[in-house]
Amino acid sequence: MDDAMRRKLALFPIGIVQRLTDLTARQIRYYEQHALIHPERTHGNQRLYSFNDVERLLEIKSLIDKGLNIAGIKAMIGQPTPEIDYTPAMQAAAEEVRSELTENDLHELLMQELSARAGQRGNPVSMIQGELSRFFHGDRR
DNA sequence: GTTCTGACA
DNA sequence: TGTCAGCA
Repeated sequence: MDDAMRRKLALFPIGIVQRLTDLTARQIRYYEQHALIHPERTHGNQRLYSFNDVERLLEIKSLIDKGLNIAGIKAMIGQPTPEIDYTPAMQAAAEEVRSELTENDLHELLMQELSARAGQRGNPVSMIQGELSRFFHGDRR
């Protein structure tokens, strides 16, 4: 599978995303209510986020810090957000990854993500590194 | 133990 | 937004 596909795989429960973005579960769910993100759901109705979702949340976070409200964010990045074109193959791939996702594997995945998108568009690597640093070191929670 | 929805200071 | 309840 290609990189674009890999970034769409629903892999992380809200707890992981919480640490990855430094946002509270409350905020993450709130942004979903306002259609800023659309995570997948497990059979048990639990949310599963993809790398794309995490990136989007980081963008949302930066805009919130700049003082924008939900409406302002929608105007900026809040496209209709169609997506959801999961193929059976992708779902299988996602389940495969999740079943063997350990903290270290996650670290590797994130590092790949980091280098894969180094210096790309409006997502300064420096910012992402800050998030990763927070995740893999002390001040969690 | 973790996540989910609904509700309220 | 935080937090607590009552489930799954």
